[in-house]
Amino acid sequence: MVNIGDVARAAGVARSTASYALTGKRAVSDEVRARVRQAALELGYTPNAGARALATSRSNVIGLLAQFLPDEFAPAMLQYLQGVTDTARDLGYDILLSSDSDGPGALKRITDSRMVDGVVLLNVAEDDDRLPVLRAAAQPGALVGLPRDCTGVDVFDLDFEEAGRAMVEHLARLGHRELILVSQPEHVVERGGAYVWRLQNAAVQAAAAKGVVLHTVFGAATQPDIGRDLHALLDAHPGATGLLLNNEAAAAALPTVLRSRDIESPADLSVIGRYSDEFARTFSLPYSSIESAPDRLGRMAVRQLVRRIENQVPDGDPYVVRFVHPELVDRGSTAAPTSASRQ
Amino acid sequence: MVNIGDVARAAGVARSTASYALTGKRAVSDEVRARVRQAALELGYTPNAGARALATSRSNVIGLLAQFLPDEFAPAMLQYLQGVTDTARDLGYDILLSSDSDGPGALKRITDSRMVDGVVLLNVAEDDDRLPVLRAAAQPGALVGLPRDCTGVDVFDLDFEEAGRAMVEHLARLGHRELILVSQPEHVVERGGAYVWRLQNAAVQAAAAKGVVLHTVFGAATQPDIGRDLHALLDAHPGATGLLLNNEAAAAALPTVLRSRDIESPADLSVIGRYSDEFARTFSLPYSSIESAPDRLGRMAVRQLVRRIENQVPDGDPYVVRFVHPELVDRGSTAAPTSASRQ
DNA sequence: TCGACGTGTCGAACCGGTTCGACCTTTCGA
DNA sequence: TCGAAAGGTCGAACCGGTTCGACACGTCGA
Repeated sequence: MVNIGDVARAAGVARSTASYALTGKRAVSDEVRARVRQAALELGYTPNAGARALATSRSNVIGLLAQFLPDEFAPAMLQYLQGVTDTARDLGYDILLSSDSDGPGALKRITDSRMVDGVVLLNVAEDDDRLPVLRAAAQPGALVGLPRDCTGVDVFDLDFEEAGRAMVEHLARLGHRELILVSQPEHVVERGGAYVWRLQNAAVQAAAAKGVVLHTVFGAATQPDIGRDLHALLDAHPGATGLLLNNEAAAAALPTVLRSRDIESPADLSVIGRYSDEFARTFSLPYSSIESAPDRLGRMAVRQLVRRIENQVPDGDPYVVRFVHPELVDRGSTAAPTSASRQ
Repeated sequence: MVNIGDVARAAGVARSTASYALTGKRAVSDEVRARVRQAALELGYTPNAGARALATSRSNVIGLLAQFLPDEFAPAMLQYLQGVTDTARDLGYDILLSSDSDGPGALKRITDSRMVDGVVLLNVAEDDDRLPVLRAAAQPGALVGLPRDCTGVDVFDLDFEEAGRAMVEHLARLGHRELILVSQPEHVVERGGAYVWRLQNAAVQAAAAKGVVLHTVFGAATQPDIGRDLHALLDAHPGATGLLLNNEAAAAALPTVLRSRDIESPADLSVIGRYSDEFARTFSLPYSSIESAPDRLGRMAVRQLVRRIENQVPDGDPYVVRFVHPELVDRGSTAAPTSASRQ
């Protein structure tokens, strides 16, 4: 394998000069630079990543800690991955992907061994056990998901409170007086998915403020079950004219459920979900929804992480906790309730 | 950061001895080994990955080259990723994930810089432009997907020929005489997805041999379109009593289409798909299917790759081209055609 | 009693980059 | 005309591991 010594020899200069010519970290005469570049090209020289990492203590790799949970919806996860990998590549970084079920262990391994310059954590739980490890690490970290304690890390998440409020207020404004909110299953909450509560609590508050009845319920995350749950719900609350979904499986199952009950949306029932536009297209979902923007969150996390790695943080540089504003994508599934609604 | 010199000093031995004590590559007295281990533990020593890679020319990292194509179904892709990452971790390797749209460029970069010990290529096309780069690389590679030329690499794929035959013969055996096969869209084929042809050709041949009429058609890969395609198909071939799906979007859309046409499966129409069981569960699909086993293919590729990296290939060690036998998962969506079928 | 051998340890070299200080020209201003 | 400054190049050291050959010591057989 050709190394920088070979290049230097071919160009008739010292190794250090070849290095300076290629990295541009010191001034080099135009003539020498041209000779070195030419030699590197002809010999097909590529710097050895390990050697460079050793010398510079920089690997140009970002660690990505994901968890492929069975009740995590695949399309959303893939969008996170795509946002992260694409952005990293644009900024000159590669991605080391870990889906190890032992999150803290994997994180400790890759940071202590200096394989990565920084880390992005996905699926961050309220009391995530990877956080202590991350804080003890030498590298910076960016999170997607809001933990209880945000010190020492940059945090990005959808504004679930605002999402909950927006959903309720949108339907209240149209004149709805009885709504149902279907959340993720309870075990997601127990695992630390506080965002379920954040959305639900805000929705409950907004409903109270507007004088709207809101039934809340946890739905299943898997397919045959959630369909049954939806049927049971619609049976239990015949007066409800609006349905709010913070549960991707429920959104995917709803068209079938509504058709079999002969319910039309929005004529008989107004529906608002919370999922990504990509998700809506994949499943051909006709419901208006709060955009959850997984790719955008991944992109933001990587951007900030790289800024921190390269010390471009504006002086003072407090750690950020940034919420993405929930955008309502109107797909025409909401309308004012009619007297004929849901008889 | 604590390095092996610190550990050696704390244990009162030479650096080389500390290295031997920790790696076990030479005999060391029990007493010294214990002292070194103790020191390493107390100091919280973790070897520097870059330094180790430089010294051993081994990174313990496997490159994973995926392409997140818009018409690639997310659940299947995620299953590949999971199979690959889990298996790699079990065998002591980390995963460097690239979803770069410039596949050959990314591959060249990570192999030439010696960031990886080997590479897994997903979505391999018939004339994949990453293959020349891979063959020129110093590291071994394993493919998921069958290219025209398999020299120099290990190849794993579903046996699509057998899958096509099995689908047709299964329905022929039940007495069906007119079938429809819905394949992936034509641009998937043009991109090099030869597996579409492999399945279709085998199906056509099997149909001819059994004296069965087989209509073949390319369907869309996105949701509103494929539904329309399916309706058009069923209109065009009122005599068909069996439907074969080599198109995941079609499988996802079919329940809605059948319900709206009041067609029952298998009473009015027998259906066989080709997708993973995981996929079937996610979408709650009630159709029997040929298991496409993405996680298993990912696992096989990594296993063989690691064997090659570690030179455990059985002597002789020809490169392998291994096809996974298609298993038919019976979900009860096929039956003998009745006289009432599809009037 | 001596030499051969095996075991355990050490020092030094090496992997392939980067970076620091020194040195040599050349240029420019005083 | 001289000295300082600027520009360009070089050699050597360093990053943190691994690995090779040498060597000291104890054991065993002849």
